[in-house]
Parts: sequence; C-alpha cells; structure tokens
Amino acid sequence: MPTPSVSALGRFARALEDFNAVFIRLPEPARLGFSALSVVHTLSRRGPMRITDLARTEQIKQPALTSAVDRLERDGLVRRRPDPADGRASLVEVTAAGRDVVRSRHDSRVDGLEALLEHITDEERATLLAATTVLERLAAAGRPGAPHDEENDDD
Amino acid sequence: MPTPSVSALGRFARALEDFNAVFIRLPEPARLGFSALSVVHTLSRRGPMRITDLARTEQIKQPALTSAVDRLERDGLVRRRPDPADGRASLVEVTAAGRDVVRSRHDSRVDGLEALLEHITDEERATLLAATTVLERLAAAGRPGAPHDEENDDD
DNA sequence: CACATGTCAGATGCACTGAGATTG
DNA sequence: CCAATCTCAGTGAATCTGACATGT
Repeated sequence: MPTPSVSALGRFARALEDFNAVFIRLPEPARLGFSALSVVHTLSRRGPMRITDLARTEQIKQPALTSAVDRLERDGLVRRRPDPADGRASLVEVTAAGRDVVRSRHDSRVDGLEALLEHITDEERATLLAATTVLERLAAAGRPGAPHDEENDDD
Repeated sequence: MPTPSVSALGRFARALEDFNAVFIRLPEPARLGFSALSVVHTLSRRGPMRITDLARTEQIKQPALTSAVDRLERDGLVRRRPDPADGRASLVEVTAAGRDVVRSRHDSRVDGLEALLEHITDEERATLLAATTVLERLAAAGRPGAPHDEENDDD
C-alpha cells in the first residue's frame, strides 16, 4: 500500500500534538482533574464498565480508579452497581449529572472551536470537517475491546 | 441551548474528543504527569519563557508551576536562567534531555498512529493528512501571543 | 488452592490559596 | 509607595506500590 511518507505522518502527529495543547484547554478549567473527566467521558460514551476495564482504558491502576470512583460517586457523577454476571465485580455507570458535565464541556469546546474556525477559510473548514468520519473510525479502531453494554448518549 | 450538538461542528468536536482519548495514550505511560509533559512540550516548541507566561499557557497557577519547574530542573529536563531584560523574572528553557523526552514520545505516537492508519483506506489517509496544514494554523491561532519562535536549537 | 476483582494503608507528586521577598 | 514576578508554607486531591478480603 502507498503509505504516507514518514515525514508527512510525523508532521501530522506534531500538528495534532500542538493543536491538542489548545483544544484540550478550550473549555473552562474544571474543578475535576484530567483523569476524572476522562472517566466520566469514557463511561458516557461506552456505557457501564467494570473497574478493571476502566483502569485499563484510562491507563491508571485499580486503586487509583477506586478512589476516583469514590470521589465521582460522592459528587453524584457516577454510580456503582453490582455485576449480575460476576459476584466480585461491580459496574460503574454515569449518572444524569455526569452526562451534564460531559455535555457542558462539549458545548463549551464547540463554542471555542467556532471562534477558532473564524481564522481559516471556507475551504479549510471543509477539509477539517471532511476528516470527521475518518477520526471516528480511528477512534473506534484504537480503543480496546468493547465493554458489556452498548449505550450511546444521544443528545 | 446555545449550541446544537447535532451540528457538523458538534460532531467534529466529538470525534476529536473520542480520538484524543486514544491519541493521548498512544505512547507509554510516563513517569511524568500530564502538566509536566505539557510544560516540556511547550518549551520545546516555543523557546524560553517566563514562569508567568508559562503558567498562563498551561492554565495553572504560578506556585504550581514553580514546583513543577523545580522538579523538572532537578530531573535535568529544563533549566532556569535569569532574564537579562527583567531582574525579577527568570527564563525557563528546555534542555537536551527534555527535548529527548518530547521526541521520544512523539516518535512513539507516530508508531502508534502508523498502526492505526492500517485500519482505514488510502483515500481516508489522504483526507487526514490534508488536514495537517489546517490544524497547524488552528493551533497557531488558538495559543496566546508567541513572542519567541525558535525551534532549531538542538543542543 | 489458585486466580481474579476490588479495596485498604502509607508514601510521593501535584495543584491550590495566602503570604512574603525582590525588582521596576 | 505600588505593581509585577517569583518563591515559601500549609492544605487537599490524585496516583503509586504492596497487602488484603472476597468471590470464581
């Protein structure tokens, strides 16, 4: 296959790294930390998950995730539920309040993106939006095995 | 609801959010935290900066940045130097070891991206790479004023 | 019993607020 | 004297390793 040259791929990766330094910080600084936000995001996109699976996708250890879930549960953003299929495991799921956090940050980011897009041309905007489907496929290809439930937060 | 989540822009933002959950974690989990990595990255891309400016771009407070720089300096990844133009300020700059960290993580991410790109078609790859220039311009537009712009300091 | 899942306990890294030292 | 820049001190949240209780 005619794979893109290494330099083009390297330049693409660097562009993403630089862009993310901006993109990640578009919404207001949250009272929640980076990992906590990521946990809520993952749960809202992938449905209920066990601690072990969640720890693997977030790339932190189980004890860290246990206390993270403790805090999130105390704040009402997630909820623990026993796993009907396995007595030792529990499933963590996002609550309505948790979804609100994800949605609020998403909306805030959209606003910031909108302002950013005023700096480029219509053609460039089209180029960017054309990449949406590809990014969706890459995200799907890059994440670890599918969880138990296939829930989609649709708003 | 000021911003409809079903718009093309909303879908683009969501695709980026989901993709970043993968992209950010492509390289090995580092012994350095998220902020520390971001500081070294920023310094390697934008040249020496004062603590205040760095704290602003990283969206953390000055005391947090002071201790972050303390640790990074102790590990040999950055270096403090007096600002010749202002006696109370000091300039923080990345060292060769710091550049190695950035480069190593970049290379690792390129490898992961390369593997990911095998899941999509040539046409999709082209679409993605066409977005490189646009992302570069967006990153430039989104970051706060950049007084220094040196990049070929490969000590 | 061996293994998987989750939690507990102690140490360290990291960020915040509020106060202080130095320079412009 | 006042403002800007950075550092120090104390507090709280976040993560790690190692040990442990429970269920398969």
